[in-house]
Amino acid sequence: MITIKKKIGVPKYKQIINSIEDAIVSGTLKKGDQIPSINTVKDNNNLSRDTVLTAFNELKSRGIIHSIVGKGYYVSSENVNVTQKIFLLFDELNSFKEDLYNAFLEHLGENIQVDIFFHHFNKNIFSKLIHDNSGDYNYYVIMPANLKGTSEFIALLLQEKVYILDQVHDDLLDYPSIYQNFEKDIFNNLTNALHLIVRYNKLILVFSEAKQPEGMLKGFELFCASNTLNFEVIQSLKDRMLKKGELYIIPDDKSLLRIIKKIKSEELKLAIDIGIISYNDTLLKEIVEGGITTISTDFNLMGKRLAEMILNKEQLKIENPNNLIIRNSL
Amino acid sequence: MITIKKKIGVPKYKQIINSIEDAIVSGTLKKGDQIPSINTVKDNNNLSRDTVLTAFNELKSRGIIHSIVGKGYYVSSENVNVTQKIFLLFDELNSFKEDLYNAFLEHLGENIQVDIFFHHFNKNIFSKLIHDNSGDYNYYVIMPANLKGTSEFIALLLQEKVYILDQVHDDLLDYPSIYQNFEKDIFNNLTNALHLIVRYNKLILVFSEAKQPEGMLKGFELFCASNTLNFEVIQSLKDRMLKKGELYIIPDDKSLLRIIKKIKSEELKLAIDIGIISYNDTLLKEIVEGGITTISTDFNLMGKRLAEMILNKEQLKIENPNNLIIRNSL
DNA sequence: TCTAATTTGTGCGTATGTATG
DNA sequence: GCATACATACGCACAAATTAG
Repeated sequence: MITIKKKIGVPKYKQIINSIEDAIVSGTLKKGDQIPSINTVKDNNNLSRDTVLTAFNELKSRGIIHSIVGKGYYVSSENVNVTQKIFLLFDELNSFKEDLYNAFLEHLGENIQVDIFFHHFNKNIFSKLIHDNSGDYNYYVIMPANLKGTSEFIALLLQEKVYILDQVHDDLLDYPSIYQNFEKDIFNNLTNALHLIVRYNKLILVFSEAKQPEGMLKGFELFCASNTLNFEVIQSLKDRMLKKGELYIIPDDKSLLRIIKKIKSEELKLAIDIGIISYNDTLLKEIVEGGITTISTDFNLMGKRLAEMILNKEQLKIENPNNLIIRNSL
Repeated sequence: MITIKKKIGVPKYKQIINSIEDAIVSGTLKKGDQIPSINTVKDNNNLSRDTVLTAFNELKSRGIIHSIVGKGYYVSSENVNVTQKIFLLFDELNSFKEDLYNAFLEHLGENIQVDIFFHHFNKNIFSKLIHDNSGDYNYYVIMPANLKGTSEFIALLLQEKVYILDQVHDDLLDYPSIYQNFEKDIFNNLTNALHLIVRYNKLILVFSEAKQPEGMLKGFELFCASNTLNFEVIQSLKDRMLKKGELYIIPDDKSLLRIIKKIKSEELKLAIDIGIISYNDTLLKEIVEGGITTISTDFNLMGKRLAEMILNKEQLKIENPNNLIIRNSL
């Protein structure tokens, strides 16, 4: 029941405390149960008697166990109140994370601490963060984004503590996850809007290989091919000349701002001369220019389900729903 | 393992650091390994205890080793490249932080790791985060927001490592800071827009005591009093009936969305029937409803100056500029 | 009742990190 | 760089209470 690892840098007495807390949380120990005696623990783990005593004393002062002289130690409360810690590794800080993070926190409830880190699409940083924080958290929620080959780092963590978020690459299929099916989502939602899309001559996807997922590109190309539509993929809107009849699909908000300013300065008409579909819905898109049509996953739901999955210790693979919201930009 | 050469021109404590870094790079030391104690190193190399301590402290603040009182020092990271670590404590995650954080990172340059934490306006969480991370970072950047009485916790940290961001309460005046002068800013910028404001009958500030700074309220009331303007302070726009001739000053974006939807559903005209000034500028406000007038500090500049102040080891108190951007909502 | 074994409780010593002058 | 006081971690020895035989 009690396992002590040497050379781990965690004090032995704390390892004893953690072992007993875990046993209580998992139900192995229940209220009234006698726990192994100081000498038993000492002998089984080659510890000093005092080390075990220190641990038991702390548990006693916290009201979790009590002692009877000459008899032994007994569990007096199952209310361990261990503050769980969750390691949350995002790609970068942007406004889409706001809803996701807040929904996650809200549904986790009290006594759970969530620490956020960002890998900035940098594999070295990713590796370092996993490495440095390995073993320090109860759960690891990881958004690899389009960083590939991360499984070798994630393998350092205990399998049952890891959850993958948003993009799941082929080498991460063994982990529970809540993911977007980018290829399917963009294909289906563009198909849902086909009646509006056919009014345009050409579809342009503004796609940054560094930050946007591959599936988005694939789904887009598949949709255009299936419907024999004229299309183009560009990296940036800088120096782009807008032409009447073009429909832009725009995953990032800086490009969205840029194209709307261009449309205005060139006195084009939104949804007549130029169409816009924006990826990832945010608050203000509902009212920008009378409403921007968006294709977006439900980040609130994603955060909520993630919290539920962790609280219920479920190991599922959940596809997060994606919706087309038709507004006036199309 | 640790070798010290005299008369080499390299400070002894740096030689210790280099020796340990080399041992980690070569694989002699791995994560979790215990390194020789201060006394051992001191005795084996005829050094002062302080010299060894200086070296170990630097390694600790760089996150390479950590210490356990009464036990010893342990290797916590094998990544020797990160030269500095910064602890960044925000109030909550929202989109204003995006610019600030990204500008901060960009101007810090490589090899500096920034870890973000959030206190969510909760003093217990604030205290715990400071406590848990005390001594582990080279610099601590703290945004107390409107949490008061935080100085007792911040005092745990080394004075010269602390920077205060955004709101500086009376008990934090000793620390270097980059702050907003909310009272002055809102007063001055409303005064700058006075010629547009006088067209309205009444000014309404949507003010949440929990999240918005006091100075904002004071400055607003002072402005209204100075100009003998009719005004009101409300907590939320829920159940609010809009009346023609009202000017709303709105610090949060959910309320902004709500009022614009109300204006539309009641067929009022923005900037004619109802005016809006929004606090904190974000990308999309430039194009929402033809442009929302904003009063906002320059978060990019705030991040940039913060990075410069830390890199140059300056201990200044800088008031971050605040601008009125007049657009079509006023 | 006595004895031995087991168990909790207490005191003291050593090693280590921390803080201060 | 040195000296000192202090907190924490760990270990050993012994006392006191309980239990089994």
